[in-house]
Amino acid sequence: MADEQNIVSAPRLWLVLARAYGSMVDFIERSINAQGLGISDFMVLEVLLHKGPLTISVIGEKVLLASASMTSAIDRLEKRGLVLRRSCNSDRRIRLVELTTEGTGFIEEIYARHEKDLQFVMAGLTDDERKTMYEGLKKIGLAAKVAVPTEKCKTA
Amino acid sequence: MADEQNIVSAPRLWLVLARAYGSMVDFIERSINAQGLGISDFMVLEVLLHKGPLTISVIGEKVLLASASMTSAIDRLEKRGLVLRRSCNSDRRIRLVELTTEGTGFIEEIYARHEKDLQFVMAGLTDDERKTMYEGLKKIGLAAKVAVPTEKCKTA
DNA sequence: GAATCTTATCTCGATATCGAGATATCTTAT
DNA sequence: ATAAGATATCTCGATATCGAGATAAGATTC
Repeated sequence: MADEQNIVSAPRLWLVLARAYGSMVDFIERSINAQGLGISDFMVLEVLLHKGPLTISVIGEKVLLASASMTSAIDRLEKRGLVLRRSCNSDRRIRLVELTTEGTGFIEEIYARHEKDLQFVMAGLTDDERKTMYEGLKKIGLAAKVAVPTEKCKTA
Repeated sequence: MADEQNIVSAPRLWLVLARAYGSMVDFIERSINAQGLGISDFMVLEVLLHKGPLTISVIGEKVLLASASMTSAIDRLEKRGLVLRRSCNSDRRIRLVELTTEGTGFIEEIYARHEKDLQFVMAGLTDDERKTMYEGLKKIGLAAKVAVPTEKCKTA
C-alpha cells in the first residue's frame, strides 16, 4: 500500500511521521534513561554542552519547555550536581546556568553514545533521501508554525 | 547550511524531524483544543470513528497509551457522553468502547477539519517528496523500534 | 526620580501520563 | 474439575509538564 504510484495522503504521511518520532523518542529514552535522565533534562545538558552557559529562558526556548518546566528542570539537575545557577551582576534578574565539571563529563559521555545511536538508526538512508527528508520536514514544520487551523463555523 | 552538496548528519535530521513533529502537534492542538479536547482523546475518538467499537486495550495499542492512561482517557470521554463502555457476554473481562450518537457527530466534524488542516500544511510537498519521506520515515521508525541502544561499557 | 512597561524567574494548582500491583476472568494442561 | 498461567481492566502513587499569577529587577517615559 502507498507503494509505487499511489499518492501518499497527508494523513498517512502525518501518521508515519508521528510513529517514527515516537519510536525514535522511545529509542533515545532507552539509551538515556539508564542514567536516570529524562529526555528534557538530557536536552538541557546537551544545549549547555554545545553552547556554553545560558540563561534559563534561553535554554527553555531551545528545548521548548515553558518557564515553569524550566525552573523544575534546572532544580532537578542542580540537585544532582550536574549544573549550577550563577547570579549575574549586570542583570540581577538573570540566572546563568552552567555545567559543573561532573555535569560536563556526564553529558559528554552520554551524548557521544547518543550521536552513535542516531547515526546507527539513520544508516539506511542515502544522502539524497536525507536531503529530501530534511527539506520536506523543514517545509512541514514551517507551514505548521505559520498556519492557522481551520475555524469551526460558528453561527454567532 | 545543509543545502546543496552537504550531507545531512543524523543529529541534524533528527532535530528537524523533532521540530516538525512538535510544530505539527502544536498546530493540531490549536485546532482541537478549541473543543476542549486533548490530542489523546481526539485520537481515541478518531480510532473509534474509523474502526468501530474496540476494546480498551486495542485502542491503547493504536493510540500508544498505557493501560492506566486508557482507563482515564475513556473515563474522561464517557463523562462527556462521547463514548460508552459496553460489557461483553462472551468475555466478561472485556469492555467494548463505542461512540455515542453525540460522540459520532462530534468527532466527525472535528476530524473533517483536521484532515483539511493536514492537507493544507502538506500542500507544498510533491508526490515524489511525499513518497521519499514516507519511505524514509518508515525506515527510521522501524530501525529505531528494532535497534538496541549502545550500552554503556560497564566494568562488571 | 517616579510611574509604567517589560523581562526573567519562581510558585502554585491542575492535568495527563506512567509503572507497578490488584482483581476478575478466560484458557490450557493435567 | 482444578491448578497454573495469560489477559483485560482498574487503582494508586509518582512524575513531568503547563498556565496563570507573583515577585523582583531592568528599561523607558515623562
